[in-house]
Amino acid sequence: MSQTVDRALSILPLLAEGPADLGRVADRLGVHKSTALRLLRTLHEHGLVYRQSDQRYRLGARLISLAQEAMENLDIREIAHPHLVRLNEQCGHTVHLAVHEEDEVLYIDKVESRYPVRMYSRIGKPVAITVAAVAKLLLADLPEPERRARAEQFDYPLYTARSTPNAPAFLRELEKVRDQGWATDLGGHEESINCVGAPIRGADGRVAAAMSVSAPNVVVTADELLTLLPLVRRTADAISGEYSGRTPVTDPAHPDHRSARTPTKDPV
Amino acid sequence: MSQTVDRALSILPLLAEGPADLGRVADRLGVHKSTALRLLRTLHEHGLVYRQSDQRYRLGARLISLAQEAMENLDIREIAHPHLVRLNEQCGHTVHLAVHEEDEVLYIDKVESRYPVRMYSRIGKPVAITVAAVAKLLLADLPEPERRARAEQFDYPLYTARSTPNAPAFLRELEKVRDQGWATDLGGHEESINCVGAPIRGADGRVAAAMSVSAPNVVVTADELLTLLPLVRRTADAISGEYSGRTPVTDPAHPDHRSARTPTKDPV
DNA sequence: ACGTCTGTTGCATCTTCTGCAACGTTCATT
DNA sequence: AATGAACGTTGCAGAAGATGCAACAGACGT
Repeated sequence: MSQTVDRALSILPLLAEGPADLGRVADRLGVHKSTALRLLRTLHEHGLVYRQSDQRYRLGARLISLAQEAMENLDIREIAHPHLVRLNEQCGHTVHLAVHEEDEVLYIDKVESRYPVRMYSRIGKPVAITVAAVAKLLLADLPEPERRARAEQFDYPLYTARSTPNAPAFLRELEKVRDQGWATDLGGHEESINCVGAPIRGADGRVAAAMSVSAPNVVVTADELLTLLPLVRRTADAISGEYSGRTPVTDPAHPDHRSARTPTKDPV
Repeated sequence: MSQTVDRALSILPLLAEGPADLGRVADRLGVHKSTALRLLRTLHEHGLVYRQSDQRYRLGARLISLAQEAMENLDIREIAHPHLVRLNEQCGHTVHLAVHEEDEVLYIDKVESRYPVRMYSRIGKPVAITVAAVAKLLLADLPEPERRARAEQFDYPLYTARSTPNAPAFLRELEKVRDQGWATDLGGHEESINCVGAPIRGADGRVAAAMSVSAPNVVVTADELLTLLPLVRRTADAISGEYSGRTPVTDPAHPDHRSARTPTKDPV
């Protein structure tokens, strides 16, 4: 809507690919160098972009701290965290929490597996939207026309032989997930990794987040993982209850559950 | 430098305080509602801002994934991580890695304590710049005039009785840190928490990052923590060596050490 | 010492952003 | 049920600010 801002913001994903110099940025934006310079300077003043010693630009630290604050504003995260930890204590596997926003699904919390062999993942990373259990859960809740629209604009990369191959298959899978109230990813992303997930619902009954337990084949088989399903669902339901119930949030700052984790003020 | 972009970017820290509606944003920016609307729309298109169901705006998920990518581009982080883990295995305490950028010092990696009593901190959170051991290490390396300039524009919040009280004291402390090549924070931020840190240097000999070990009083006394100093310094030096040495980075994508942690492609 | 490459500045032009005022909705009030 | 307020949204004319150009400066390698 605003050309200047639009151009400036386009620089960010560009730099996310790696550091770039002025000329490169100008080229990619399709503008004159002097224009790119001014945009970069503005981004720099706000700390979103950093100029490293070789003069090239890369994403700045302010971006990281902003993202940090963004996550701390997510109520679901605060509420869910202790439940995720407890679940991890019970089963020992990696536990993820994810939300859906625009056309991304991303992990917003994670409790590491206590087994030596762990899967790789990172908070903030967008998930493989066509195969991940949490993605299926979140998309399955969308109204039918939107679900269809989304499904059709996705790519369907074949990570493994068991990846969802195309839109019709994906829509069928969503239908199934919607009916049964839980989802799996059995080697659809990484051959050797399986997940079981369940939805977390808000007060309006819509799916607000999704959680999953993941474990590599070498630790437990898919069948063994599936025996955890009741536990996962109970946990998800517990979070749903707390999230949709009278959330004890005194709005602007949430001193209650925040102080629960950090006894004094603004923690290190 | 560019007014429009400047205004748009000012919205981000504003929303970091918590969700806000259009009127509020316009007020805080000092512009007309329609102007604010256009800016927000542009931010929205880029996913940096999200519109929640009550129509209020908050920071968007794209911000989180961008920050993620920003961190993954930091070579020091990749290199340091295994060393941090090893140090944690040896001493059991919380290990932090921090860098300095513009006027912030922030944690970019962390390995959790293996003791039940843990300190609270989070990757991406700016540190208390006047007291944290890592902050002292990073600032101590700046050229004298800049150090002085920075020191004078800081606030000196008295977190505890042992917090650095003012600029002269801080400058003296930096001098000391610079000479001895390591730093501490003994209850300067949280009464009961102590830290010991050491600098990580790049090929040019300048301090590129800093690491520290933190532990609460109830686990080990300050004196006991100080006995870890040689270990911490050895670790920092090992990282320095690897970082300043011939870093095996085939630039654009870093397939080498990335693939070391994730056997196949783009992990979950 | 020369040439090339990259970043930087000042300026005139014109695109694009801004604020206004009017409209459409939604929600609370009477 | 009707009225009013508050908020978000749109089109438009004027004005302010962004753009590209061309010329300069500085670094680097030859």
